[in-house]
Amino acid sequence: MPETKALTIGALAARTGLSVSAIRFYEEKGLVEPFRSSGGQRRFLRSDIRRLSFVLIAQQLGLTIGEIERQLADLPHGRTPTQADWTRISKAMRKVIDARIAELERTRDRLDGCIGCGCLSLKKCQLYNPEDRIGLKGPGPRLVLED
Amino acid sequence: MPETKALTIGALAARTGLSVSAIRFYEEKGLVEPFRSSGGQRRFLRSDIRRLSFVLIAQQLGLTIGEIERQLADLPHGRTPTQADWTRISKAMRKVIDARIAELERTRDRLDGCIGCGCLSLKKCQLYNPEDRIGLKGPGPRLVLED
DNA sequence: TCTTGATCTCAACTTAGCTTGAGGTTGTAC
DNA sequence: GTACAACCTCAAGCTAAGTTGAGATCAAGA
Repeated sequence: MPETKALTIGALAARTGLSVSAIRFYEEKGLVEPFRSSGGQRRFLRSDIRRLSFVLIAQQLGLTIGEIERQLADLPHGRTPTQADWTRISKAMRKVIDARIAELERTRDRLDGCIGCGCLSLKKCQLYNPEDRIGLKGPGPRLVLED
Repeated sequence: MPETKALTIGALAARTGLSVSAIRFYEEKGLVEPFRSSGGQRRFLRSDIRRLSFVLIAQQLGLTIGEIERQLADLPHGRTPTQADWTRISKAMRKVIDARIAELERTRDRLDGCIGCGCLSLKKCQLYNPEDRIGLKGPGPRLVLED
């Protein structure tokens, strides 16, 4: 049964479109856990193709590696994820998307209120909301759009 | 007329909620162009409060400094931006938001097609679209959501 | 005048998400 | 049995958007 054979990192890269270095990086971050050949080279399961596909999809949604890792944490390495696994994750991602869309729509509505008024003054403009920026983690302004 | 007096960097920081270091950074990036006091300290125009307010708003929309700089490039330093200036920029920003929302809705629709099917295989899944990632600028996967 | 807070410059550090390079080993095809 | 691509580790570099710190100078009130 050739379809159960392990994949080299290069083969996995070819299958996913990721670079070899990115896959190694993801291993470091705990997204995949390859075993090793007798000579020390990485060997991946076929189910890792799916794991990494998920990583790519989740990145398109703007999830950070850490957030993706948390989603994948419950997915067992070594067994092909079940349909229920993906359903659970897909639903979680849908919530993320919905929230992000809602946030953008709110911004758009506020912007509409500003078009033509030229009010961009700190006192009056609803778009500029200093409270939004207070208590942001880390250095400097962060994209509110990112979660 | 006290309202025409120039602002120190600290005063501008207080008015905008930005840090002093961020304002210096923005100057370096060309977003503001303060003149200097006889002793070499920065002096800002009152219109710079608006410029920086705009920077904050645009950042909430996810624009990079470079993109913001391009928007502001046409706005003269030294004269208070007109209502027409802001209207033009506001409309441009609305397009950005609309595009971003549309992109997310597309992703959501594709995700809906996947919920329950557990199909995350490279061959079949509509969510995973390798072509989307080809030719992305810079190193590694980028958020498709960002522009 | 003196002192003190605000400012100055310049360099180094931060986080995320990787890439690139150096120098060395593995595995496989001929 | 040897060549050579693919793999290994580890360190350093990259971009964005700033922050932090050192050491020096400016400005303004008492």
